[in-house]
Amino acid sequence: MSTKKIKPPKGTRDLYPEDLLRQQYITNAWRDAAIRCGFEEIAGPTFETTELYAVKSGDGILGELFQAFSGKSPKEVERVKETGQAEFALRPEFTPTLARMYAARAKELPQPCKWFTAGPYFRAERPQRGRLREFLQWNVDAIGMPGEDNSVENRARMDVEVIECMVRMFEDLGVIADALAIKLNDRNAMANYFASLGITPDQLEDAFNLLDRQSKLPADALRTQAQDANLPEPFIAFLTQTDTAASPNLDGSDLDSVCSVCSVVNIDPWIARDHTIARGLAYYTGTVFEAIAEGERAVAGGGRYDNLIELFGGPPTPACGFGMGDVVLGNLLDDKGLMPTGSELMDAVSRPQASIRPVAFVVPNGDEDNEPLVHTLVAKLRRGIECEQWRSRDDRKPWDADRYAVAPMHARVSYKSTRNLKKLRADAVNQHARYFVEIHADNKVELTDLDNREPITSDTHGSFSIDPNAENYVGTAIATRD
RNA sequence: GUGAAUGUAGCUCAACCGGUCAGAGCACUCGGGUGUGAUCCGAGAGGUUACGGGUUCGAUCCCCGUCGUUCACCCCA
Repeated sequence: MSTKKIKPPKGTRDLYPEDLLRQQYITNAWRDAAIRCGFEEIAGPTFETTELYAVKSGDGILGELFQAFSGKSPKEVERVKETGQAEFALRPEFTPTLARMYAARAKELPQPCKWFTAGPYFRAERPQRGRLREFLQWNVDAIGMPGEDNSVENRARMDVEVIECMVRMFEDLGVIADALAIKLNDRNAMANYFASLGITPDQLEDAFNLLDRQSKLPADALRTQAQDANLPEPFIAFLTQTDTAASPNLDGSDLDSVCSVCSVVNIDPWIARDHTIARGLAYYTGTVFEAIAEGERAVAGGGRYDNLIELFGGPPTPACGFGMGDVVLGNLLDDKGLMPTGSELMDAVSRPQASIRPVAFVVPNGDEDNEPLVHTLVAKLRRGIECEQWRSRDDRKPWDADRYAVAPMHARVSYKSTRNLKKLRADAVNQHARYFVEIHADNKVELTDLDNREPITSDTHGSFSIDPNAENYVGTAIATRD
């Protein structure tokens, strides 16, 4: 009998107890943030028919599939030998599965449909820093629009829903806005700008590809590639300029709306417009974004893909989402000293996760002026309030048990356009929320326990406040009831 | 798929120009000491220097090949 050592396949990881805890620390943060932000977890198969990836994927993806077949029938084996194509492939990404799953039930699903998933993916690439052949990825997507209304406001709102979820996750892990930027761009706006530089619609894909590589390639290489693709001189001049001040003016695009919604949920310090963000994929249609930390490849990337669901046989449905891998995020946490070890790691992983059941359901009382306050408050509830004592400590760590005065919680809003409080309350009950939070004038908040349908009052003030610094802050009231 | 670097004990690394160079620290085992599981002392175990060829009187060191790892390119779903 041979005693030859069998090694793990290239680009895979053997996770011993502490390694697995480190990975769970990350996946717990993913789940926690997504749940708090009102996304529901789904899962799909880890292998799919190869056909699924042929629908939309570029040439790049097909060459990097791990293929699979049963080998049961000689005919099948023969076909694989002949065509080099097996019937199945280990999934290299989630989006086709998501589109397939959504399309299959599109008619019965809510609008918008907010889903997340975390699991293993496989790509037959040469491993390098931040990139393995098997890795975990977190996908967060918002499919469809409130009231099926694809307006600029709703697009911005849903874009920010997914971006906010990412930020809440970073915050929880102790990543700060100084260390990581979420760079935003808008493909439509860029396409318009490119048109003004003489780019024709059929040159757009080449133009975006070169834009994507702008920061990686020297100017002369960009020039030759652009010339090879027969792109117009004004575009080449734009591409090869070193003066970033001469960036295109994208004011008036959807980005304005996206940025203003970001301010409402207090994630604007993380956001930076960057007209060089393109994303390689052809299917992005509007907003695109990447989370960039210095010294790492993109930590996350995503954007709006408004005609992909249709491509997979569903009704035309706008959608937006992002993916984040565990490898680069792990590198980032290690580099920044944000990964606990030993007992601290064990404690952190042992902590209970966010309530799957919505805890707070926040609505305006019918006054239009209060509506932005809804989103600001929901963001605060999802973010949690760190206690002063922890903040003032020099050796504070994000996983400290005493970090939060008010722990981050699962908070939702209604996507119904009605201002009828009865209907909003019905929506809250329908979503199985625990507490109903009505925002009234002067930052006052009324709170109802939906389990026993009884109003809750503050002993000291009667009503509650949306102000986290107030002693009758509604978040404190909810957090201390359990 | 392309290019580069690298491979010495379980881990992190030494070994000047090819000539007592196969070593140290940590970890491990045994023992001593000690008023906690910390610190200290002694001993031990552990390597076909990734593998296979070649050059040489002699190779961890030079050359070729294979394999592995890492980094970058391609690509980024």
